Amino acid sequence: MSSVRVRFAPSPTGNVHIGNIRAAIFNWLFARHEGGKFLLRVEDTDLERSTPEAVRTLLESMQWLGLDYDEESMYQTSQLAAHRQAAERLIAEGKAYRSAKGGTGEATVFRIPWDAEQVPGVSVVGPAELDVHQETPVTIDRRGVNYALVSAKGKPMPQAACLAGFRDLEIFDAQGTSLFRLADRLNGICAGTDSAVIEHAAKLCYTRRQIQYTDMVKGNLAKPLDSMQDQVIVRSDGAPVFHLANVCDDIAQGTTHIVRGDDHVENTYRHIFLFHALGATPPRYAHLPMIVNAQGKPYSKRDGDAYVGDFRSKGFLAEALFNYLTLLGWSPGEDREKLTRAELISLFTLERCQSSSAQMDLRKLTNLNGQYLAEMAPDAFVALCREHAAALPWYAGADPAYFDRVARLMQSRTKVFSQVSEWDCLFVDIPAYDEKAAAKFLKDESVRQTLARVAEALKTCTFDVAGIEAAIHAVTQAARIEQGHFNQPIRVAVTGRAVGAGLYETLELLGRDRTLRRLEHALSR
RNA sequence: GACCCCAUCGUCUAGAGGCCUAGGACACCAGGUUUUCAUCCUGGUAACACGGGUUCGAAUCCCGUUGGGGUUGCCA
Repeated sequence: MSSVRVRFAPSPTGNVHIGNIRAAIFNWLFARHEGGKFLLRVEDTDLERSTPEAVRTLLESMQWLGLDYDEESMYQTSQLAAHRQAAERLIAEGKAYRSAKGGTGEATVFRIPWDAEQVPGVSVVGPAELDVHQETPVTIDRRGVNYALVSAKGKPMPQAACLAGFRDLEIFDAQGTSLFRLADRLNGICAGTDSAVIEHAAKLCYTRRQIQYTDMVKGNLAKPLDSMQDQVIVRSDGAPVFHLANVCDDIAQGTTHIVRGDDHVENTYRHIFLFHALGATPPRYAHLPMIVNAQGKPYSKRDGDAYVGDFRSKGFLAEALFNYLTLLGWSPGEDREKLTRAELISLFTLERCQSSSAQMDLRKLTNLNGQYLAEMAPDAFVALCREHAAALPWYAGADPAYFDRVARLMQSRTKVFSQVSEWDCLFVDIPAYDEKAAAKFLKDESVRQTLARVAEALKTCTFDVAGIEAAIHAVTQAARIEQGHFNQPIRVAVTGRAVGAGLYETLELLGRDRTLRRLEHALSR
C-alpha cells in the first residue's frame, strides 16, 4: 500500500479550465499508478464566484472524465478558523509580523526566517557584493532591505528583498568606509523596534544564501534569498491569502506530492519555508508545463475554447479528451498514442513529463476522437448521437428508427458529434445545397439530362441497394459514362453535398419518394 | 529592470555523447484500394533557435546570444 497522497485543488468558478483539468488528470494518474490516494479540495474562498452551481459544474466535469476521488472532499471555507489560528501561531512564535504597507490596516506577513539554514535545502552560496545607486538611500527594517541598483544609463532601479537575504550585511560608501553593520542592530530590527536609513551607500556586502529543492519534473531548482520577499499571509481585512490556506490545507490533508502548473514554481520556495514554520515537512513537488493556445500564448479568459464543458458539448468523448490531454506534456516513450486508461495508469510517471509548454491541436484531438468513435459499440454511438442531436431543429420530427439507421451508416465517418448537425441533409424535405458542389457537378446540361434519366429509372426499380445500383448503372452505361463516375452528381443532387456516406445506402435510406422529389428539385434549380 | 524556467518538423513528441544521413503521430501533398463519399494502404515535403567551447565524436554536456514564459508583499 502506497503512502502517496495527491490532491486536485481547483477554485470553482463555473468553468473548469483545460489546464486545470490536465493537472487533475496527471494527479489522478500518478495516484492510481502509485496505488495512492487522489483527494479533492475545493478552494471556494472566493464567495462571489464559488456558487453551488459552480461547484456542481466542477464535480460534473470530473465525473465525466472519470476522475474519481478518494475520501471526503475538503471545502476550503471550512478551514478558515484553522488558517487564522496558524497565522496567530506564527505571530506568537515570531515567525510573522503585522505590517501596514500599502493596504488599509495591518496585514500579517510571513518572514523568510533569518536562521534560514535550519530549513533543509537552504545553503550558503558565498559572499556577494552589490553596487547601489548612491543618491538613493538604503532603508532597512524588519520588512527587508530597500535599495536601488544602477541602470546602464545611471538611473536608479529600486529593489526590495527580505532581511534573510542579507546575512552578514555590511554597507560601505564610495571610499570604502563602513556605514552600517546589520549584526550590530539585528535584534532590534527583527523585533521591529529599530530601523535604519543609510545615505550615500555605494556597496552592499553580504553572504548570499539560496533555497534549493528537487522538482520531480524540472529537476534541481534554486532561488537566492536576496531575490525573495516576505509574504503576506493574511490580508488587512482578515482574509487568509492563498499561500497560507494552501499550505495549511496540504498539511491537514497529508499531501505527499504536489503536482500543479508551472506558474507555481516561484511560490514553491516560499511555501517550503511556510511548511517548516508550521512544523511540517514539505511535500515533493512536480511542476507541469503550461498548455498554451493556438497562438502559443497562455490561455486567457478570451480564449473561449479552453473549458472542459466546451469540449463535451462540441462532441468529444471523455476518453478521447482524457487520452489526448495525457499526451500534452507527457509521453509513454514509445510510438503509441492511443492508450487505454489502464495502460496510461501503468505507464504514467512524473519523470516522463515534459518541462516546456505544449500547444493544443484541435485537429489531432479530432482525429483521436474519430478513432474512439469508430470503435464504439453501435448502440452506444447511436445513443450519444441522439444526445447531440436533441437540440437540432430537425430532430424533434425525426423518426427514431430512421435516425438509428442514419447514425449507424454515418458512424465510420464521424469524428466529432458536432458533425451530427450535418445530417440535416438526410432529415429535412429538401436539403440546402452547397453551391460550390452544385456548380461543379450539376451545371452541365448533359449531366442534367442524365440525372433526369436516373430519376426515371429510380421510379420503377427495386428500391434497395442492389436495385438502385443496377438502375443507375444501366442509365450511365447507356450514356457511356464510366462506372461510378456519375455518383457525385447524383449525391449532390440528392443530398446537397459532395461528401457523405455510400451513395446507394444513402438513397435506400432516404426512400424512393424523397429521392425523386430531391432529384426533381435539383433539376429545377 | 531583477530573479527563475524553457527551446527537436506547422503542432504534439522520441531522443539521457556514437544505434540519428534525427524516429512516430496529427495536419499537408502525391499515388493506390473502394463502381461513388468517408475509411484504409503506400510514399513524400518538413525540425535539432543562433554562436562559441568540451570531446576522437554533441540534438544530447558547458558558456554566451536571441526568442518565449513565469514571478516580482495584501489574485489563485
